[in-house]
Amino acid sequence: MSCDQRPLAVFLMGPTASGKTALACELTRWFPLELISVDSALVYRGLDIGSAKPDAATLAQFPHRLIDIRDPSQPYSAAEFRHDALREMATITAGRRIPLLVGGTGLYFRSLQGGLSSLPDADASVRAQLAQEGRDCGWHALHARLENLDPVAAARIDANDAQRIQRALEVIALTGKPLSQQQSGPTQRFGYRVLKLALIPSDRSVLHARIAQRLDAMLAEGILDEVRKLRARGDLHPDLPALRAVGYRQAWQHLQGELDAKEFRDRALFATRQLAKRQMTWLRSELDARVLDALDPHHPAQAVAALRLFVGHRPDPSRVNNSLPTG
RNA sequence: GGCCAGAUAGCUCAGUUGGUAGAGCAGAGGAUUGAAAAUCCUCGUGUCGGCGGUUCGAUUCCGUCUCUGGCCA
Repeated sequence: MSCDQRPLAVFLMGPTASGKTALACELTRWFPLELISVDSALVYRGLDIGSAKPDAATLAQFPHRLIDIRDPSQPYSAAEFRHDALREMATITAGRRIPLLVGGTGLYFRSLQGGLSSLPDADASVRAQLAQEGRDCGWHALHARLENLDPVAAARIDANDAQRIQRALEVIALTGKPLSQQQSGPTQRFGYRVLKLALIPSDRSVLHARIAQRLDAMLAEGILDEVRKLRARGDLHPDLPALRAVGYRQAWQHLQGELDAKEFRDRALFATRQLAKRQMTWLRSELDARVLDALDPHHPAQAVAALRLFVGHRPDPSRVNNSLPTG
């Protein structure tokens, strides 16, 4: 029993190829859940095969919100995700159902729950200007400038981290105030009581094998044709966030003639493993998450049990799926 | 069979005018506030192919053997 009156929400987090989608779909059979995707690549229309987006049949049966909401030419952001996710969560809650947020983008989960300071959105012209200066003068020079304007931020940001130097200078240009002064805002309590599930494979080598298997499946399904279509549009370029995604960046380079077929596969494989590793680094800092071993065949039953306790009532018997133990 | 070039970290290689070696990639750990599947930081002992020889000391020089390329028969 809890006196916490906040509505419920479930987070299902895990690295790529850990089986999040299958588990999320399974859980919807047992509980009054509605799915929200927490994935910075699935938001883009036309990035299907290479992003391991659930297929049309799966999405028809198990609708996911925040998938295919963006054209690849239009960058998405953590702040937009937070806004969109809160809106969807409110809608689901209003319908007396529980949002299940499933995905692998650690920053999106953290921004959603922890909130973001009120900072200006990205400004394309300011960024273009700073990028040009970075190329002309070198990023160390811009880092030195940041040291004058915002020593606190400069101390936190490595002199080689062009992306963060650019953002810090962008915020100063847009607001006239140091980034570090604006980041220390009071964080208000999240509006939902959250159950966090972290789906993590206990054996890294098995994850690596799954990643390789899935990459070969993507190649067979035509990831290159998918990227050819994107290239054929003519308005996309490889610096867009959508096309920097794992697999797409390497496919683009291959079609550009910069990588041969073997290098393309190798580099896509490496990039995917590195992504999984970074995703697990995020998860290790989620100290209040219930960890499930993706390699344990009982993990769905364990997830169901955890949900039961959290939701506080037994699942609707008419929805019981016989393939799972009821304990 | 002869000649030549190689053999050094999981992979591709650099290097040591003789004092037991270091890059890139891979891998591991970490950071992460409007690009986050992004961006960045940290981590390098390995019979320097085997066996002999010269030397105070050999991965380095010499001999020999094995293997891999290439060329000539």
